[in-house]
Amino acid sequence: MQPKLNRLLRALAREGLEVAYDGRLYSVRLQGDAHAPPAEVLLPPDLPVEGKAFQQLAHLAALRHPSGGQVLRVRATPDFHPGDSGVAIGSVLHTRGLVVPGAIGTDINCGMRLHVANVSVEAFLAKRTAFVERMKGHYFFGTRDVTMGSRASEALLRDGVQGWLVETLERPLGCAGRADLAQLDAEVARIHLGGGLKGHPRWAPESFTREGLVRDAGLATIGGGNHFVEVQRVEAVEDRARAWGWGVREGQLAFMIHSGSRDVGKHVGVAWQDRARQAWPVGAPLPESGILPLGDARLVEQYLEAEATAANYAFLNRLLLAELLRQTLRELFGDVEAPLVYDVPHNLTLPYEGGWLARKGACPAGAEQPVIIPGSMGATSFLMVGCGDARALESASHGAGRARSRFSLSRGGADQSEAALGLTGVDCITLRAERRVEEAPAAYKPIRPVVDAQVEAGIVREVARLAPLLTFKA
DNA sequence: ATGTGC
Repeated sequence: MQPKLNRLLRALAREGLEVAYDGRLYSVRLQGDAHAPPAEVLLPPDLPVEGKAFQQLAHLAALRHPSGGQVLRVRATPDFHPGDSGVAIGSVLHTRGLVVPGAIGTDINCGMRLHVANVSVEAFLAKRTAFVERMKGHYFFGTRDVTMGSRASEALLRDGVQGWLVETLERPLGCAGRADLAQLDAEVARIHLGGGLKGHPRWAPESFTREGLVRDAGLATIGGGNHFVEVQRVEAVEDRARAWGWGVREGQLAFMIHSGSRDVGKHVGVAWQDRARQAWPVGAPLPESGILPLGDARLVEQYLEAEATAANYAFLNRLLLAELLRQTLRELFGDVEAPLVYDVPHNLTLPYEGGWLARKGACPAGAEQPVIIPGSMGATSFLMVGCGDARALESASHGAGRARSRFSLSRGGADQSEAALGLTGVDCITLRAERRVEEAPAAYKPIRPVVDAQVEAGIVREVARLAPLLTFKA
């Protein structure tokens, strides 16, 4: 074991955590709480970890509901780090009889989407300036207001992108023409869960559905933080047969989208974290972690429907971002084909083994499923395939993990030179210079050890690597 | 994560 980690774990033991390890798999539990399952995390060698993240993990595992709901297992991904709501980013939570709104938070159905395109890298780079100008002209600065009719919006919120498409085929709108809609219809099969869960418009913000229009809610915008749109090059293919089957070839141009449910997820997440507080049984001691589960069956059902509503919105948000990018390529390069490889959520509660599995910043990694692990700005991204590892709760990391807070980099007196931030050679278009600093490569851990640890543990296998050419951040 | 914080 690494000396630094050893010191950290000793400190955690003094703070009331039982700590054990077996190879690279570490487990923690609150001392004296024999009923709680241990919380496990796989750690790559020589990467910084924060004690607070371990604390959050142990408290999550210790959670139970007075009505009998329980936590069955907690597992964290190798990129886990402390989260604001008391739940570490990278936590995977298996429960029965309870769900935890704070274990998803506000970034509901944050996820990844990958397309490849039959434009050569050379041709693309030759028109880079024109491409950037067109991109600035619409969604990524939020200047393009995407609206839709009441039937399409209601169908979207109830059923996801398939419902939206059915209504949209009757009344084409805004950014999509009829020919494009036929392709979108064919691509629904490449969206995890078919791009839809059972939701209901009643959970969307009131302003969102007013006058039967969906507007001013950030539809087809990237969002902040680690979210991005990136043009990439497939720099290496490791599993040729699988990559071929997925339409991915070495040297291809590709684009990747990391975005979520924007204001709709925030609305649902905030409302339900409050609701969980209100619904906590009178007289029952509050968990010291501040993490509050829902245990009443009816409330659980309602929360999941609200979460699904925001998730449906996120699926469409990523779809529209991709559609705008695909159209921009067509404007510049003619009849471009840019098929979807896969779209996968990494912030969602889903049914699992008779209970629920909440992934907070963790990518589903079921057997044979495409897994998309983005690198941070300037870093390689990975297309992998899941191995269905039950010990890891069929989950992989959703990135490299943040190493430094936004504040510590932007205003914490850090060296803001290009070299110190790791920005040398990075081509990034942002709305504000501040973003480049907050999300600079120096803000994140290296992705390679995080990926390697998961390959060695049998959680995922590598299919292809993608190198960034041009990154857009809000 | 969030038209935002430290």
